[in-house]
Amino acid sequence: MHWADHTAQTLRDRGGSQVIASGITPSGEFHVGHLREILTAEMIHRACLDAGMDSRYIFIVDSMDPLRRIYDFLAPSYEQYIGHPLAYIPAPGPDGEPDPDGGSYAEHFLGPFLEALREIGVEPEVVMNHETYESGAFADKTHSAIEQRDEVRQVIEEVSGREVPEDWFPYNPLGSDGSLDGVRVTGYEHPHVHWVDSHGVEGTSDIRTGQGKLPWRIDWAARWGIHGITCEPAGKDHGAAGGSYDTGIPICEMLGSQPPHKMVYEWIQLKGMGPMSSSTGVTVGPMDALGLVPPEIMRYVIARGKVGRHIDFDTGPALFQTADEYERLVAEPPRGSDDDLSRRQQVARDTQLAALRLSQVERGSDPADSIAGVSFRHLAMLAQIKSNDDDVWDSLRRSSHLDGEPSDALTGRMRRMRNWVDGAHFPDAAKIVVQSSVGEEAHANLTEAHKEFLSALSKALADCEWTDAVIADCIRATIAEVGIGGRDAYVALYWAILGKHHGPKASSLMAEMEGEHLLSLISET
RNA sequence: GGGCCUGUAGCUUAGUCAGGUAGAGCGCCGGGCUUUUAACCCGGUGGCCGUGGGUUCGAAUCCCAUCAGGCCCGCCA
Repeated sequence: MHWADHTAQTLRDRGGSQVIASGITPSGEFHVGHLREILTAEMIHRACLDAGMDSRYIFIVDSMDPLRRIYDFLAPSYEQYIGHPLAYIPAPGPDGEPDPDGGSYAEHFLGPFLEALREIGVEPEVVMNHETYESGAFADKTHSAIEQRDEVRQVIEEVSGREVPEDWFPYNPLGSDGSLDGVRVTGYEHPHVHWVDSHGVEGTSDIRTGQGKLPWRIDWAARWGIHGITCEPAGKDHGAAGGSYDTGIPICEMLGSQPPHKMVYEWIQLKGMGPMSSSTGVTVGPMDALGLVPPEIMRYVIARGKVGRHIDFDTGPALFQTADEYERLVAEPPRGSDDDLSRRQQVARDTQLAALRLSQVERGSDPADSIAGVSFRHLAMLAQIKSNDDDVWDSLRRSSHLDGEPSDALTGRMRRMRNWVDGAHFPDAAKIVVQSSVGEEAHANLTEAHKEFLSALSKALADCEWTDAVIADCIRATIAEVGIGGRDAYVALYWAILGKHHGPKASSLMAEMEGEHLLSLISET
């Protein structure tokens, strides 16, 4: 059984309606790991829905988290905001300086993030954590945590093996300058926390407002109860023994709620093109990745793997493999009745079908629609030899891959394909490079029969209409005339034009070439 | 120091929880396709299941040890 379906079963046994959650800090750096976080949770949510269960998927934005440091894209002036919640500081402008008209820092990065998620079919209920604080929803849990301060401390020390400082307090107030750093709690009278900040200023925070927040390990445990979260997949940093998941579970119970089903996923990494991307300086953000990779393939990468298994997401040659695999699965979904299959085959069949189902951008849609009738490889070829999209659609109509106007799925695929083909990640081996002159290797591989054919072809092409179809006819006629094997004829052409023994449809390729150059190549032999 | 994940064919991997003769896809090789959408079809090659022990009638699977890679234990998924 697929992990998402299996988790849904486990949650069903827990009973009640499900709330699946993800949480991400909008510090600005949106990376592929976030995609795994989001998709793992969202697929479980879908699996619950598919199983006929009640389920919601919420995305908690850690907007109350403070700015930790000055990232590369931030101006030094952000120094003044370190320690301030991301919801309450200004977004950076294009120059990295705080932009007074740019809205909040958290919102600024959230917008494009949500847009990217929509592209891969994820539309969560968004919860801004700072609003939850402002609404007072954290107040009861906060009070409870403060009351049980020693017990909470004990859990953290025992489970994490870490020593908690003497002046530790399970609530972190905002100081007089709006920073969470360096504020020391001096007393508590429900619902007020008294403090003195790093400037020596004394003040009071009301736990029913956004005047402070819970430390991470408690915040997480508290929100599980507040939102009724039943499952929140977490990265292995949180899932490690003694990590925040392990402290969160008992703390959640101490605060009077049932903790969610623990689930820990391994990391995903973007493996750039061939050589080490660090040395070439080529890196890929997930936004870039989504600009290259069809959304259903992105989902498939997550859906086909196991949660506990490390994923190297390769935007180089392996992308062809992944796309091939996906397309094969769509074209020939595993079939067979239980009677005909071994137990193992049944499991493989069900897992693959589920992976395919969960890879669809739109839940419940036909996987065949995602491919839009054209293979990824074929599109890669067309994107290289046809510079104009309309010519691509024409070509597809002639080859009866397309009827009428291209679908959104197809134009989307084409847009991303062009990004890929034109970018640094596209594998050299897949590049169609027309030779400037016939190379040595090509010469060595051409037989007399080959040369005879090419010579005849160059004459035939000399005054032929320069379209795909006419060129194709011309090639066929020449093959018949010379009496060469069809395979051999094309091999000769590919050697002369590309310096390889195979290639994309020859006539399409030739029609895109300049006639004179083509003739010089094939007559050169 | 403590902990987690992974190691099966050239590559990607299924099978490990409930032990019973190692499955698949890709690649590769051969053949076919009256003749190229890097296609398609058929056949074939290929694995002391990281290593060493143990338990067992029987171990990829359970136990112990060990090696290798990745990672966490600083609020980076």
